[in-house]
Amino acid sequence: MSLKGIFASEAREQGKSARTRARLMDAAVGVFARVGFEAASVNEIALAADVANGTFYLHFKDKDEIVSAVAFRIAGDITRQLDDAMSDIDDAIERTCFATRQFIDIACSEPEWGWALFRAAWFLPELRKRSNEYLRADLQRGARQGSFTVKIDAFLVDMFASMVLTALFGRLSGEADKDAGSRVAELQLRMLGVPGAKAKKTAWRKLEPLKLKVSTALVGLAKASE
Amino acid sequence: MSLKGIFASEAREQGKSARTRARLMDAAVGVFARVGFEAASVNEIALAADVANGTFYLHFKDKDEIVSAVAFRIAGDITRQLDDAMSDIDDAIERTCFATRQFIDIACSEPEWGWALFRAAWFLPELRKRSNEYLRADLQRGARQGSFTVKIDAFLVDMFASMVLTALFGRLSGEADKDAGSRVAELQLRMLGVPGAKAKKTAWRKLEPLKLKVSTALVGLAKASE
Amino acid sequence: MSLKGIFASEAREQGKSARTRARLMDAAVGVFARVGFEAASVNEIALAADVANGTFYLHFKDKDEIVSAVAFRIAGDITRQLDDAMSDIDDAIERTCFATRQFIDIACSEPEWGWALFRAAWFLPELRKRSNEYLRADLQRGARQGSFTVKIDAFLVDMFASMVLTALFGRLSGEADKDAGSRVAELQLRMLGVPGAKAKKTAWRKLEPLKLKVSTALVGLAKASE
Amino acid sequence: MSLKGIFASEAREQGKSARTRARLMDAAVGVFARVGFEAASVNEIALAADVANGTFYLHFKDKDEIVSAVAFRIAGDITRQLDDAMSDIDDAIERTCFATRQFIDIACSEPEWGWALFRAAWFLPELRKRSNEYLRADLQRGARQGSFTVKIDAFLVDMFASMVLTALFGRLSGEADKDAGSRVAELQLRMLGVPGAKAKKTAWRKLEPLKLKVSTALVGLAKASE
DNA sequence: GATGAATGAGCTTTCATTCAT
DNA sequence: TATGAATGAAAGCTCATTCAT
Repeated sequence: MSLKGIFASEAREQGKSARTRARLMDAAVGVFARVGFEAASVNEIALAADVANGTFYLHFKDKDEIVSAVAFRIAGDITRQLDDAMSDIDDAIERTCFATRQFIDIACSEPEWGWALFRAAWFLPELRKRSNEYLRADLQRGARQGSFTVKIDAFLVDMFASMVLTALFGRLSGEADKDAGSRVAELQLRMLGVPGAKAKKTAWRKLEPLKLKVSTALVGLAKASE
Repeated sequence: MSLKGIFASEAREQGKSARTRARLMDAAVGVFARVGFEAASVNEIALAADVANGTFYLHFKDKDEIVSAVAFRIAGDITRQLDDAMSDIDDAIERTCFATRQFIDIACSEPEWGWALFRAAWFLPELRKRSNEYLRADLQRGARQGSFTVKIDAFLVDMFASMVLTALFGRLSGEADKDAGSRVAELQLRMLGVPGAKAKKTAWRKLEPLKLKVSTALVGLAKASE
Repeated sequence: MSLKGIFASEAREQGKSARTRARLMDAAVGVFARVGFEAASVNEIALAADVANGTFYLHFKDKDEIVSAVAFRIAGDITRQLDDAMSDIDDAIERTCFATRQFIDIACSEPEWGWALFRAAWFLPELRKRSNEYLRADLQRGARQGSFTVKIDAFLVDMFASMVLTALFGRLSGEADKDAGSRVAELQLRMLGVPGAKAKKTAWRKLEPLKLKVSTALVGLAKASE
Repeated sequence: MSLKGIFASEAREQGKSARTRARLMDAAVGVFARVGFEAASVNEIALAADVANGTFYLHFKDKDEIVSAVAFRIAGDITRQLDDAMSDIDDAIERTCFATRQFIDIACSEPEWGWALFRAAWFLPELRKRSNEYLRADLQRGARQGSFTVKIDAFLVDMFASMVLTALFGRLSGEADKDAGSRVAELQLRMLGVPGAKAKKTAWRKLEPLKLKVSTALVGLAKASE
């Protein structure tokens, strides 16, 4: 099943207002993916959502607000799903590998979301900051477990995150193939000080692909973050 | 000496037209650095260059063209300078380290150029592609010399480049300190398979800072690429 | 007792519809006073009245209609009250003095009403016309009594009215002090031909302040005038 | 000769920019007179001036700016002309009479200007303030000369000004006839304490009508006041 | 080459009004 | 009656681009 209009479909059972808001967010994802945040116009989003332009402002204060809403919503959904899936993994090497690979896979499973997310990462410092906290937790866990031999700080986390995003970009743009997740995960482990053999083994182990699931639970959160 | 207006100063001995073009490019660098490419307006650039807005179009077809011209020019200058400075270094480990560290230092020595370059990297795929060729050459040299144990291809080069840019961003935004160059170089070497001790030693060795020198040689090239 | 919401409180014993209408009018007075008629938005009025914006149109055909309703209502209430209070005064000099001074006092006692009234005077020619009829009656009485030596016609009445409004404006804006009523009354009497000494004596005599009382009697009238 | 487009005609010998600016101001006067300042739209002004809407913003920052420019320009022109014409009149009674009557005549000779001025008086406190200074000077002169027996202060000046404006309104709206100037002047003199006979004689004396003359000298002044 | 006024499409945003519920 | 989401026209303003001088 395609995820096109997923916000709308999950809002089907909610009020009319929620449905329109969802339609706008769905439309916005598409527009953002296509032209980026800066070039996206409110009119275009409204048109894509098949509502009058004035309607947009009933649901969002301005363009920035829908950018935030969409980006935090997507990031939140993916993060939460990953977090759930990793709850029973203790080893930091496994965790970072898993997170990197699955994140890329999920984000690529719905390319528009992937693009929106990629663009948001550079556009919304707050989003990057928040996402990095998850990464940092696992990286520090690895340091505690003695697996990683480099200093874990904001700089390292940024470096780690940029590698993930670059791999995501490669996948989305078609330059990189399906291996991208494993390749970047292996490179990350090496960078962190994991021996090459171990890095390779962990990074290339077969992985059950996750299916992006979207919840309504984070709507409030997304709203709060605007 | 400050580099403000360096295009103009080097064009002093050329024709009036070349000088005006140079003034526009100098002005554009400043505007791009301040507000980014999308938000930069032609009027603002012309104003900053102290020429009439109509004059802009005598020298550049449209806004995109000056973006390219400026970005390729800056990237070209830095690349060429680095290339020159590295001409007598044979060892790939030394070369990659040197290039990463000096690139960051140079780009930060003139923050406006640094920002313009950083932004251009995401804006102009062609620029990224061209710059990556230089990186690839050294990485492949390392593979041939047996120093690097990972596969060198476009994906790896992208990863390598994204680390450099992320470090540059950290420096420009003030989040990272002066060590950024050494830190990222060390991480890169580890990633490439260089043993940790060796990586650390090479990446942190004291380095003579380069002074950004700008040439007119690439103007034609920049034009050709538009 | 504050007059805030006075329309609503007097409508308490009427039907629900009448109460909602009253709430809207109360809210409108506040909004008009704050931002003027043109800048007042229906949404803002409805919000202030705590009803849905659609509800507005069940009670008023459009924005102009509530402007009229409010203005005529306020003007009518004040006029009627003044009329009552003056029913036993025969002398025209006393009457005009009394009316001018008390009108200003009353309108200032509830500044929001005062502002709304002031603005309405320029906005609704019909309102001015109707109010002027009261003034004219007293001015003609003065002519009959031989107190005023100028010709009483529309022009003179307009002049007389504009002086009252200007004094009201001064009071509301804080530029004029409590004496404004007496001062303008004295000037008016001089203008009408009353000897200076007599004018001064009458205009400055101590006056029992009136308390604004609002009735529902004019609602129908207000409606009719729309 | 009609004064339609007088800004434009006087700018005929200036640069293109000045001519366009003049065209916009001419157009604005007409629009303001017709619908008032608030309801006037920039598009409508531009359309009336037969220029593109974007052109408007080359000459005025926003709507407020052209309102100021037009109002101060008109007020300045009339004031200066009156001032010149009155330079050899010493007697305050004569001066106030002359100013009131001629002001009304001039403002009515070009009704659009008159309306714009009338509306501006309520819209631009600064304009009122500045104009009142002229009135005050003559009123104080009258007090010094022993002609006026009332206290001259801001309140009195406001009252005086409101009478002039009300008379102007009467003339412009067609409610008052040609006598309006004399009538209001007579009323003003009475109000100020001038004996009725003297007031009548002065106010109704035959007067050579002034022809509105527009100068370019005040353009700078108008600009400065924006 | 250089100027800078002019253009007009297109953007964000507001708001009176309608209408399905 | 009441609701409140939706509408769409119209406002203010920006800006890449053109063109007469």
